[in-house]
Amino acid sequence: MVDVILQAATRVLERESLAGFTTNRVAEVAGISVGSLYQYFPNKDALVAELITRDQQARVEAIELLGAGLRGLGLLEAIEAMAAYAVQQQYGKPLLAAALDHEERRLPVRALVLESERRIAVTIAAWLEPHRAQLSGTLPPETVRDCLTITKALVEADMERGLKPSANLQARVVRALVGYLGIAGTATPSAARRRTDRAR
Amino acid sequence: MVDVILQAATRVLERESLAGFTTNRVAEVAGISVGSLYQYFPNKDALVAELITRDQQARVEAIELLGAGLRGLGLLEAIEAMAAYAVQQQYGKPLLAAALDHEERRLPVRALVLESERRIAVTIAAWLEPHRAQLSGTLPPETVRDCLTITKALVEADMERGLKPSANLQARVVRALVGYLGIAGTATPSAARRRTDRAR
DNA sequence: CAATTATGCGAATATAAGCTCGTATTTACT
DNA sequence: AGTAAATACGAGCTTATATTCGCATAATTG
Repeated sequence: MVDVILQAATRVLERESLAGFTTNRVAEVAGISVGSLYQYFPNKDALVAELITRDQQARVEAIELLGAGLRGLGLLEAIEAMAAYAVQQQYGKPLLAAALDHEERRLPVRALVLESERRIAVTIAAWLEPHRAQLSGTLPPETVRDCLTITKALVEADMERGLKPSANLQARVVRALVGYLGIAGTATPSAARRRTDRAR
Repeated sequence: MVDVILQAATRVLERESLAGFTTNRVAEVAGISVGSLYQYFPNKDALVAELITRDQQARVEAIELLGAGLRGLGLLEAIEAMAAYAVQQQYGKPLLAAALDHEERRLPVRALVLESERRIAVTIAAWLEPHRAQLSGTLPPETVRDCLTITKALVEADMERGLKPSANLQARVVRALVGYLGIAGTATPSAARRRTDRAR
């Protein structure tokens, strides 16, 4: 039952954002009554908090999985893979992502969100470590967090300009990350790939 | 009277964010009655829309002014100045900025906002033009917009971690911008400044 | 000064949304 | 089957907030 409610809540948020997100509507979409909803969640905020919790969990797991899959790749290929993942991820459910993002600031889930972010940062830092030699020598301690911030912001800004990602969005994200990380010897990612291709 | 109302609205948003932003509260803070408020604004949305309009105008003017002041400076100094401005600007009224940002998506002010962003982009592009030689040769057309997005995101993310900006926030913004723009020959901004200082 | 218009007022109204609670239905157990 | 406990229901209560409207006060005009 809890799952049915959460799925309905997710669907409502996806389709109508926070504006249409009412307990009655969620119950309706779930095919149950409001009373039943309140049997499983003490109030609306608790429902949203649970959505956030599960969303964070899923995100952490997805990134840890992605991190594992990246181990074999070179620095640049991996960054491109992460950029691609970020683009595809955010464009999937734009209203849902925006709504949860907003509610995270209002509800008492700060600790949970910070912990998720920490785990994601650790995962990425661990993956970045072996490539240290190729990075700028003077990276600030906030490096990973900044990279995540930049990626998210570029994708979100692009989303506001249309339903589908711009053709060059991924390339621009890569450019921003490569630039921030101070990766030497790669004027542009595409130039680097051309070089690689020729060498094969 | 309109000004009194708008000032009160601004103050309420600054202090209590959208949650406490009610027409009655605005009237109370303005020292007038709700009835008078509705004599000058057909509804709440119109009031918010007007706030957004004026905010955008002020921002455009501030940036155009800043752009003019930057003309003499070198590329790196100017970027540092803009980063400093962005930090100081956003930290000024965090709740207000966040609230307006949110409402811009809901209200019919898209055209206005896009026009403001366009003018800002033009201003910065014009200023960047003379330094073209020092930039990466393969900049995407969205370059300026991306730089603004990145700057805003880094500052906003930092704001969530405390009331005052991190000591190295400005440096990190500069790093991100310099990296994205592919500015050659500057390992880090501080290193560049040290070099400059010695040369004098 | 009177008359008319404009401006200001705030209690009252309309609406929407979260939530409750008495009743109905299903499930579990003997 | 009979009974009790658990679950589900949804009409209606409560509260919050945008908005109205009839009246009061001030400004303007002739």
